Amino acid sequence: MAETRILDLIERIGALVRSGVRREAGPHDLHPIHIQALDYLTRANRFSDTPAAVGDYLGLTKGNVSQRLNVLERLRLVRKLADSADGRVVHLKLTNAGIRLLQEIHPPPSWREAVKAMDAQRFSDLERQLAEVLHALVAANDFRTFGQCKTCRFHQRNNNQSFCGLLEVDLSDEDAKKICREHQHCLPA
Amino acid sequence: MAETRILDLIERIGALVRSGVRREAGPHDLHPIHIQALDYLTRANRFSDTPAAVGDYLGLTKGNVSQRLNVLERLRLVRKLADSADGRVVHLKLTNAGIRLLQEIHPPPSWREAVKAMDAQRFSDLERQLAEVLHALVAANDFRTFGQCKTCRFHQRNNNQSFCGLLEVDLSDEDAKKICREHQHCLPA
DNA sequence: CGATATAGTATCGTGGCGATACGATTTAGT
DNA sequence: ACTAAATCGTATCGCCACGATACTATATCG
Repeated sequence: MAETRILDLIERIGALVRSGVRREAGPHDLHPIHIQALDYLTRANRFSDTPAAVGDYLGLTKGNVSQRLNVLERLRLVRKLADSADGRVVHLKLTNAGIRLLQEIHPPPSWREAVKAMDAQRFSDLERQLAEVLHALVAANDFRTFGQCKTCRFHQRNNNQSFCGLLEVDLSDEDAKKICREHQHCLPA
Repeated sequence: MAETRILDLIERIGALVRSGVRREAGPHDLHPIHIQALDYLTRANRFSDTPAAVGDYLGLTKGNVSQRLNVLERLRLVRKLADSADGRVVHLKLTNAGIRLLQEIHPPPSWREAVKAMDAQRFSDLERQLAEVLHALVAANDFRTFGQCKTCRFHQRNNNQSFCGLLEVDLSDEDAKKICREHQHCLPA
């Protein structure tokens, strides 16, 4: 019983945030999904800034994601860059306009203030517990974790240089702080 | 920064649950919103089982809610009952089919198991904190709280009888445990 | 009784979303 | 090397959620 109550709370908060985003979306009437995609892209590392990764993260089909990205590209909020090594993949970068827009409207300003007024002490607890819930759900559904590189089982660090043992490439400190679609937790359970 | 991370976690979990509902929706392809409406109605007391209350709870316009309910009624998952006192209002009751459907698919079975496997000890903490977040957002946006009667500032209890001081009516124990659209927290801040 | 507010419905246009089919590139398998 | 299969992305289609607007009916207040 308690577990469904938690999922319900999460669903309801999510729904209200979404409707808030819709109301405060501003001039271009972007839907919540577009905002979430933009937000994800600011936090995805260079292996994870692709349409497929966006779809995995948000639980959308690739066809749908492709359409959403078309919208964002048409509005000049993201740019598509071809991958130099693999001709199939496309990298997505926010334009300055995209970054600015995201800062203005996500999350809806009034909500940001409301949450900010709460007891800051508890945030880390709450964040950790939510992450735990997410992880449990992800594990049960073969979804991807999308954690930071530095918490990944493939992450190595040699003389101040981060290294991904899965893809076998060096990582900038900046990349290691972003989230990765290949992320796997340390303990394989 | 931390506050946006929490909202993001909530949004993401919500999105994944929603896409899970969509995938496991079964024969009738009900959208997540329908399931949420059904779930809400099982928990709403007799003042809160109306189209308007559903809209408030889920952050939808009344026109939209009206359409969703038409779908649910056509599928014989809810029944509409006229209010005896106020000719404008309609009460919504789940049919047996509706109750059965909800038990089967909400939340998606695989998710239920995943969450159940987690540390049960922490659930109450998490639930309370999420409720706190929700309350903060609600307070900042003039939304409704939708809490249980027994936690409401209008709730009174005289010789084992619950009483609503706002609507000035007696409440069955059952009603007092359900959630109410008129709910207000005890401390007016 | 009229004026205003509230509950709900009907109708319309937009566009998110999944499903399907497809093209292009890469990788595996012999 | 050549083919087969897998992967990434796009294009097109149909469904229907969703908000906006306009409308009806009942309630409440003066």
